[in-house]
Amino acid sequence: MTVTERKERQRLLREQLFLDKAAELIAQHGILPLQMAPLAKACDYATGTLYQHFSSKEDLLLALANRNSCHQIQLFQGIAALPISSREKMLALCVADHMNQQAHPSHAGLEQYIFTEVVWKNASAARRQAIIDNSKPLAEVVSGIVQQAIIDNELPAHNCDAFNLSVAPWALCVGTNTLERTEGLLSAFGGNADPLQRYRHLHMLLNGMQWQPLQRIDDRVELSKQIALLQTLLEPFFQCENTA
Amino acid sequence: MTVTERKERQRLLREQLFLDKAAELIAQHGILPLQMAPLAKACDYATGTLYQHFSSKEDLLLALANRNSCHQIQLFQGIAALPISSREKMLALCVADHMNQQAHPSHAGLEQYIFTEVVWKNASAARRQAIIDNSKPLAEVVSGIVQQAIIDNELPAHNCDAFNLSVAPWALCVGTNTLERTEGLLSAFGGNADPLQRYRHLHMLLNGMQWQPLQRIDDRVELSKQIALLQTLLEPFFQCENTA
DNA sequence: CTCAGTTTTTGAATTTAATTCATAATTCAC
DNA sequence: GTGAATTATGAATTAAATTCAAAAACTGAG
Repeated sequence: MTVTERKERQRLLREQLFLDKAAELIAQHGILPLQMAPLAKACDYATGTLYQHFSSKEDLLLALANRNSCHQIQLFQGIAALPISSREKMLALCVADHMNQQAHPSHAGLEQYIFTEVVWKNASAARRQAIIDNSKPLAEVVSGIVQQAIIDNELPAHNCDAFNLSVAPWALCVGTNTLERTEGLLSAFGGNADPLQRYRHLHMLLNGMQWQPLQRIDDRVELSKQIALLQTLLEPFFQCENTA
Repeated sequence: MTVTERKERQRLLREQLFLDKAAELIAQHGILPLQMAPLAKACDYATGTLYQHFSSKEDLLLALANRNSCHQIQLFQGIAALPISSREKMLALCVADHMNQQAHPSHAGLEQYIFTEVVWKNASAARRQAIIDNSKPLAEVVSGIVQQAIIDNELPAHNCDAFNLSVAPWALCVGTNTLERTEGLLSAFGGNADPLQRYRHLHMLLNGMQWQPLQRIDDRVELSKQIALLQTLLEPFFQCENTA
C-alpha cells in the first residue's frame, strides 16, 4: 500500500505545517488572537481542511502542546543518561524545564491553558488520550531516576513507591511555574525575581526527602555555580530546537 | 448623600446576585456552558445590565474568583491565630486549601482558569488589580507565620526573607492541586489517589527547610491522625460558608 | 403634582469567530 | 478514459459575546 502510505505521509506533513504555523502565530501574538480561518489561510488551505485534522480549536491547541511535550521526552531521557548523580539528575530536570519555559514562553502558557477544564473538555477524546499517553514515558523517566536512587541507597523509600515520590518535585516545578507565570502576582509583593529561588526550594524538598548527598541551601554562590554548570551541560539539548 | 449611598448599596447587592447565580450555574454545569444572556435572564435582568457590572465575561469570572478568595483570607487569618505550632499552622493552611478544593471543586477550576493568559488579559485592569490586592493580605498571613517561626528559632532563615521562604510551600500546594485536578493524568499512572500524599510531600519540604519540630514521613498512621485532627480543628471555619 | 432633564435598563441588532456542508476538484480502480 | 469515491473548498450557518438606540425610571425645581 505505497499509495496509502504516501497519502498518510502527506497528511502528517500538512498537520505539522498547521501546527508549525499555529506555534509561530501564538509565539508572535499570543493564544488569544489565534483564529482558525486566518491560520488555514496562512497555510494556503481552506478552513474546512483544518477541521479535517482538528475537531476544534481546542483540539488543535492540545495537539500543539502535545508536540511540544514530545521534545521534553527526549530531553528528559537525555538527562537520565547523563553521567551525574541521581540528585543532580533531578535538579537537571527542573533546570531543563525552566530553560524550556524561558526559551518558549508561549509553550508554558499553552500548557497551562490546555489543562483547563474549558479547553480540555472541548478537545477530542483521542487527543486527550494522546497527551496522557505522552506523559507516561515522561513520568517513567522521572520515576526511573527516583527508583535508581532508592536502589543505590541515595534515597530512602519512605514507605512509598517511586512514582509517588517523583510527584513531589514535579508538583513543586509545576506550582513554581504557575506562580511565576502569573504576571504581576509574585512581583506585586516583595518577591523580586530571584531566578535561583526555585532551585533553592527544590533543594529544600530534596533534602527533606533525604536525597543524598544533602546540600546546603544558604550558599548562593555554590547554588549559582551548580545551576550554571547544569545549564551548560544541557545546552546541547536545546541546540536542535532551532531547526524545528 | 443618602440617595447616592442607597443606590450604591443596591448596585452592590445586584452585583452579588449576579455572582451568586454565576457561581451556582458554574457549580451545576461547569464553566464551559456559562453564558452571559442566560445568566442575566436567570437574575431577571437584561443582558446589558450585566455589562454595567462586568466589562466582559472574563471580567465576571475574575470577580467571582476574587470573591471566593476573600473567604480564604478570613480562613487563613483564623488559622494564623490558632494556638498551634508554626509548623502546624503551615500544614493547616494546606489542609484548609485542600478542604476548600473538595468543598468547592468549581472554585478550584475557576482559579486555574482565570490565571490563564487568555482569561486574565480579557478582564479589566481594575479587576486584575483587585485580585492582586487581595492576594497581598493572603501572602502576608503566610509570610507572617514564616517570620514568626524564624523569630522563634523554629526555622532557619536560610539567607532568605520570609516571603521567599513562604513561596515554597505555596508553590507545592498550587502544583499539587494542578496535577490532581488534571483529570486522568495522575490516575493514568500507578498514581492512585492517596489523599495523604500531598501532606507527606509538604512534610518533606518542611523538613528540608529545617522547620522544627521535624517529623517522620514514613508513618502513615501518625500523619493520618494529624491531618484528621487539623480537619476537625478547621471544621468551624467551613460552617459559615453554608449560609453564603 | 408635573415636567424637562438625567440616568438606568432593556433586549433586539450587531459583531466576531468557530464550525459546517453543499459543491467542486481530485484521485483512484478498472 | 470514465465513473465512483475521496478530499478540499470557502461561503453559509451558527453560537454567543457585546453594543446601543430607544424606553423606562428617576430626579429635583417650580
